[in-house]
Order: sequence, then C-alpha cells, then structure tokens
Amino acid sequence: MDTPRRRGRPGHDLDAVLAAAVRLFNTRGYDATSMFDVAEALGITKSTLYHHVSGKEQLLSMAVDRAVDGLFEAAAHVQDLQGPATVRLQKLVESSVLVLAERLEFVTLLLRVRGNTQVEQHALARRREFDTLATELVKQAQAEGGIRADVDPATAARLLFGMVNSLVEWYRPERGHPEALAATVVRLAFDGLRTIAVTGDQATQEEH
Amino acid sequence: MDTPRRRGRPGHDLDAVLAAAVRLFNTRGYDATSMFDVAEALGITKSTLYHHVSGKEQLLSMAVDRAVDGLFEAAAHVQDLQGPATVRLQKLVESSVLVLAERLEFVTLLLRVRGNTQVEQHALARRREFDTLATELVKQAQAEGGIRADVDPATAARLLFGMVNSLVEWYRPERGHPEALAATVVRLAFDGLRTIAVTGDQATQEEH
DNA sequence: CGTTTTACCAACCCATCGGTCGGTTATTCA
DNA sequence: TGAATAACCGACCGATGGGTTGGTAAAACG
Repeated sequence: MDTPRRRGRPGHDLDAVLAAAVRLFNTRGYDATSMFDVAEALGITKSTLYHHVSGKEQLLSMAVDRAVDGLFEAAAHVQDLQGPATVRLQKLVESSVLVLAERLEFVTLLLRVRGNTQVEQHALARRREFDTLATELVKQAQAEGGIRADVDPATAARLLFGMVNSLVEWYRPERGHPEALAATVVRLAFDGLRTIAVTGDQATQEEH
Repeated sequence: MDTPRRRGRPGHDLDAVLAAAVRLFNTRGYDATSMFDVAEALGITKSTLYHHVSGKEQLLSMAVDRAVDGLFEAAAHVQDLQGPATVRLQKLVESSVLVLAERLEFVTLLLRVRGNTQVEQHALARRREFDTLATELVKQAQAEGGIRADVDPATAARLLFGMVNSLVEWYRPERGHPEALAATVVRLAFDGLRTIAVTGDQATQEEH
C-alpha cells in the first residue's frame, strides 16, 4: 500500500472519480445525474472526466461490480463452511450486512438498477444468482428442521434479504458498529420481534 | 360506480393514463422514461398526452399521492384501534402489506423517489412521518413488554418496514392471496425464522 | 535540457427531452 | 343541423445530455 509515484501531472485517480460519481448517482439517481455534475463535484471539466473514464456506463459498471463481487465473496466464504445450514444461513445474513455496510454506496447503486442496459441486466442476473443461492440455503435449513417450514423458501429468502437490503435506505457508516447491526439483524430475523419467555441468556444490548 | 356518459370525443381517462405512466416509470425508472414513451404506450401522441396531464411531474405527484394516502389511511385505521401496542403494530404491518399489494405500482414508485424536486421532497417527508409513527408504536410495544426491548426502536421499525417494503421488488398480484402473504410477513417478523419448540398450535401453511 | 507521460480545458456536435402551438376529428346535446 | 365539448395530431422550440476534438499545462525521466 505504498504510493506508486506516478509520472505526469498529478490529479485524480480512478477510485476518487468513481467514489464521487457513485455518491451523486445515489443521491440524485443515475439518470438524473449528468456527467457535468460528476465533473463539477470533482472540480474538473467534463472533457477531463472523459480522460479518466470511457463513459457514464463504465462508472455504473465498475460500481455494481464492486458491490456484486463483495456479496459473492461473502457467499463463497460461507459456502466453504461446514455445519448446519441454519448456521450458514445466519452467517450469510451477517456477512451480507457487513459487506453492505463496508461497500454501502456501491451496494446501494446495485439495488437500484432497473435493467435498462446490458450492464444493468448483467447486474440483475447476478443478483438473481445470489437469490437462488440464498433460497437453497433456506431450503436446506428447513429440511434440517433448523428454521420453520411453514413458509415458502423463496418467500422467506426474499423477505430475509429484503430486510437486509433495506439497510441502504438509512444506514450511515459514521455512527454505530456494523458488527452490532449485523447481530441485531440476525437476532430479529431468526428470533423475531416478539418477547420470548424470559430465558435470561441474552443481555440487554443497545446500538446506534 | 356507473358510467357518467361524458361528452365529446371518447378516449383515455386520467386513470388509464396514470396507470400506463406508472408502469413505465417502474420498469425503466422515472427519469429514463420520456413523455413520448408514455404516449406511445397509450397509442396516442405526445401532444395528446399533454391534453390529459399538465406535465410529467403531475403524473409522479398523483402516483405518490395514491401510495401515501393508502398508507396513511391504513395507519389512521390502526390508530383508532384499542388494545396492546404490540397487536396494533402487528395490524399496521399487516395492513401495510395489503395496501402495498393493492396499490403495488404506486407504492413501488413512492419507494424509489429520491427528493430531486419539491414533489419528491414532499413524498419523502410523508414517508418520514409514517416512519416516526411506526417507531412510536414499536416504543410503546416495547414498554408494554410485548416485543423485545434489546433493539433500538427506530432500528427495529426500519428493519420491520424495510422487510415489508421489499415486497415491491418481487410481489406480483396475479399469483397468491395478499392476505396469506401479510400473515406470513407478520409471522416471520414477530416470531422469527427459527423453529420454535413444537407447540402444535400453528398448522402447516403454504402460499404462492 | 528536451522528451514522454499524464491531467487538464474550451468549444463544439447532435440526439433527446419536456413542453407548446395551431389546427382537426369525433361525439353529445339542443 | 349546428354549437359545444373533448380527444387528437404534426410541427416546432429551447434546454440539456452524453460524448468528441484539438489542443495546453505540469510533472517525471533521461
């Protein structure tokens, strides 16, 4: 992680450009954000921006790739685990929350993609892939008897990750540890909101 | 509900125009949908479309109003109820799912608004209002001891309704009763995914 | 020093978009 | 039949957007 001491006139690097673009895409929406807006946010002109990136779609493509890659890394890591499917499902939820917190801006953008271009359609396809993976895990956990079987597995998976994904709407990294949030999400999803007959094994916990 | 037998040349009414517009807004995104696209979907020209509506923003405004109105009607109905806050919270979730299913396209659009214009900012403000209302209900339910108190009420409310709102991403009215779905959501949110020591009081249930 | 490399910019191009204007066609009512 | 009413259309306009062109300024390397 040393400074590679690049040649030529110093300026913005691709990561900074991408970060600025994604921030704008998320606040105003992808279509509502012009390349002029992105350039302005970086303090450069539009033509200079095109010196760094090939076009608007490349920015979107890079952003959703970072989100998707993070999610699939987490999924692969979980699939390497052994043990009951219920625990693996729990781990998948937990690590999804962590990836979401860590790559918040990228995942936010990913979750808003509509499928208008090939880039967007590819992103949607990968999301569906992740969905299938989660649904399979739910099915296994049900077969094991670890989680309730009176709910359609696809429905359960969608609701579960719908809850996880909704984080992008309000989570802000500056306040609160992602780990505590992940634990809360898992607790809520698996044990429910309702008060359980006092078992005393779970201490009172506060976050945010 | 009788036909009012309107004068002049017959054609599309406002509801049909709105429905077509909202469908396109949801599939392609609001900004990515042109007024030409809307007109084309209705089989009329752009100038004729402007005979029906004052502008693109009016379409958005009408759509989000229908969504917000439905949600607040449900909330008002729930607030008129007496009984424990936990039950009222349950009812709010349930009726939210039903409104969401019934006005799917409008609610979908509402949930995607980013706050770019005054219309959108107004919609966001109403959404926050609903959020506050839900958070208060969670707080009350916690004070009553009906739901777990080891989670921040705002976080719980957001996760809960994040799960509810995620329905717009996959629910399609053609298949499955909304009532069964609402029951599933309530069950999952309040009792959790995890298998409870067999109590036998809940029959196996399937939906979709 | 001059060459290479990289960042940068002003001006321009053209397609698209939201919206307007002036007129036409179909229907109801008297 | 003819006025009133409402739906409809072709042609146009100004603004904005993504992207291009043809250069200039600043740093590193030899």
